[in-house]
Amino acid sequence: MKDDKPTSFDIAFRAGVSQSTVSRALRNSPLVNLETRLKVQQIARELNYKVDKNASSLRSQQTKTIALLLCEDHGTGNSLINPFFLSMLGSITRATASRGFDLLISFQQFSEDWHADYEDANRADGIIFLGYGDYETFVKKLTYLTEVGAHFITWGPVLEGQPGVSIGCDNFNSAYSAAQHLLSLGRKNIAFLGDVSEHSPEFSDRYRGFCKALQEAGIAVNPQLQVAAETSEEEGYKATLSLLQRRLPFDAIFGASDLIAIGAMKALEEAGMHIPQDVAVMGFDDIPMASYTYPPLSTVQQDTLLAGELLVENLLLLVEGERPESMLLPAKLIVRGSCGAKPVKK
Amino acid sequence: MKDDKPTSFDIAFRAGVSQSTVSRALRNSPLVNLETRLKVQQIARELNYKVDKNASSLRSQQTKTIALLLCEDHGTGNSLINPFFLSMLGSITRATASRGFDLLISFQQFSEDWHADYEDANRADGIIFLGYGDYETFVKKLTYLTEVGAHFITWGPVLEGQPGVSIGCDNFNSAYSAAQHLLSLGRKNIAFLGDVSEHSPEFSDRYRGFCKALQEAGIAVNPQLQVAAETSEEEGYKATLSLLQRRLPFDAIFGASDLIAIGAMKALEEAGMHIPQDVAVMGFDDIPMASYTYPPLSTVQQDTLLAGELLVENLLLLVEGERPESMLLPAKLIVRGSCGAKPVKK
DNA sequence: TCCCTTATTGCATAAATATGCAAAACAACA
DNA sequence: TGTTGTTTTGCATATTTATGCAATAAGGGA
Repeated sequence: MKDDKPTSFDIAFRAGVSQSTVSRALRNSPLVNLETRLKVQQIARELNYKVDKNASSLRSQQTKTIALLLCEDHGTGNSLINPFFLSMLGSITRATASRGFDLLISFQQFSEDWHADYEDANRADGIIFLGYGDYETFVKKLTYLTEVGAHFITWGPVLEGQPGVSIGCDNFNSAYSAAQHLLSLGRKNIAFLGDVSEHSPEFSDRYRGFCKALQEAGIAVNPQLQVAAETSEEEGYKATLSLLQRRLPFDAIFGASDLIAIGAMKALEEAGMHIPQDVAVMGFDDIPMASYTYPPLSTVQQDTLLAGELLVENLLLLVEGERPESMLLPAKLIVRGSCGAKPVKK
Repeated sequence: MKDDKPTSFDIAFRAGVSQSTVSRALRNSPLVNLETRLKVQQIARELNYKVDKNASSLRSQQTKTIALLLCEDHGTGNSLINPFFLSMLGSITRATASRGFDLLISFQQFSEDWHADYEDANRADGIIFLGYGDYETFVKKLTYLTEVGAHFITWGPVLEGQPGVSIGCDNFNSAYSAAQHLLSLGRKNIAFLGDVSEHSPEFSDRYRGFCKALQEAGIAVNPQLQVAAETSEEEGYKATLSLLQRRLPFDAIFGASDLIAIGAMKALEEAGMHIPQDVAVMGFDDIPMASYTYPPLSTVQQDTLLAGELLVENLLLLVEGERPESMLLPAKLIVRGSCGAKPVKK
């Protein structure tokens, strides 16, 4: 139990200087004599003084806080969160902290006006968007945000004409390589699981990369081998069941995300099919779980560490009034057991 | 691009009332006439006015913000975060938002004085701790926090004499039931993977429950069948390898967490052992992944939704000066394929 | 000694809100 | 009409910090 919190005036009094000097000394301003500076800092430490965040933000009109909005894809309901976003969350947290910023987090998709909620309310200097519900409505919101001069950056699709600055994975080329890999292993009838409508531009990009690889290999793309799925194990599972019902021959499955691929593996195994002997499986994301499936999932690894770092860095540039470019990050093919490239004991 | 943000004075001017009235009207105070209240709220909406969070917090001396500190268990290094904590994070976010509170999140274990960092700095009204590095040093910190009158609540072990209010899972009884289940399926030589030292009181509780079940079944506990492991797939994997090297017969593995169990499954499968025919596997937590392993993992389900809700609710009680009790939450045995209770196709 | 420059400090204020207290408005009642 | 009580409003101020500007001190050159 302590007395009232000390204020900068208390420090000033003990140090025999003015409050202004204390304020400056604590921010290590060269305007104040080094000796006094150290003295003030010393006293502040002794009294366990901390600058009041609200007063500071109010006066300086910057919050030193970033808001992270996780817009979960609608389907996912109450409980689970895309683990890929979560590893991103980890790196974003670190990147924010290392710059002395706080991170405010919210999963809401409810709000009508994020700008008002966060920037106008002086809660955050900028916003990071992770994920989006429906792409079209998302773009509308981004347009509005741009109009009102909000500071934000998005992770996800990087499309021509999309408002604001975005960072995303090079989905097209990464999927292209991954598909090429499957083809190089002799797979001919490769199914693709994932929504490829305009609502999911990232999955669409992956699908286009996939198609390009097939075409280059002289294989016609069979639309019957593409099944829509949002990114969850359950959707991957269901999509695979639906694929099986079509009774078309297939020797590989390319999941638009690891979650989908993992759901697919479950369905395949329940159907008595062997992975990778009967069906090779490829995922996308490289979530931590991917290396612990059986067989371990071959996939495309996104560099979440770099991504988080870049998101934060560029958002702060935006806040400072600069205009960073959108960018695509390369991804890396990770070959494990599920695609059949390596021998699997069984 | 908008002009300057409107303040409560702007609203007051347009509504022809004083700033005080605006402040009260927006908080829906019965002190102001219903008619004026609606009028003011209407104008505020039209001007897209939002109460300045900093000014508000500064004046009222409460931030309407909760800090969530994720103290990752030391080993885990840079990348991954315990998915169990993450589903907790989800429910905490929801619980906080539904009460009109913001959630500040941090993974740091660095800070020396959380109280100062969050409460003294007026960043948050209270703190939720998720996880802890080393239990002993954790307790020391909690003791200090109690002394300085911080408002906090912890998720994790609920032990006699532990400072502050805690909410946790009834590890002892849950593990007891789970072990009983394995025994009821005829398993006799059950290995336990998990650190059972005083550094991990939760795992220790689970181990004690496990031991009790064995003893009641007339089976002597073989310490050779217990292998230390922190909660990660990798540690579970390694622990299993180490167990295999001991060349002791065992027909079941009880992982102190799902991650450990999943790592164990990988090791078992690589060793050519069949689950559950040769070895039954039981986990603890019921992370989303658990139902997508092959075979699906039998485990103990913690009610993260309820837990998050309770953590937030009780923390807010604390903030309001009440003294809620620590509590243990019951958990539920989830029987899937890995323990051999259900037939598994193969 | 006086003036000018540079380094250091303090004064005064603004940032936007919430709230105790007093005042006004209004109705009711004698 | 005066008194009392209730409802509604406004005044004044406190919350804590950061910073423009003025003031002071110190140092150096003429």
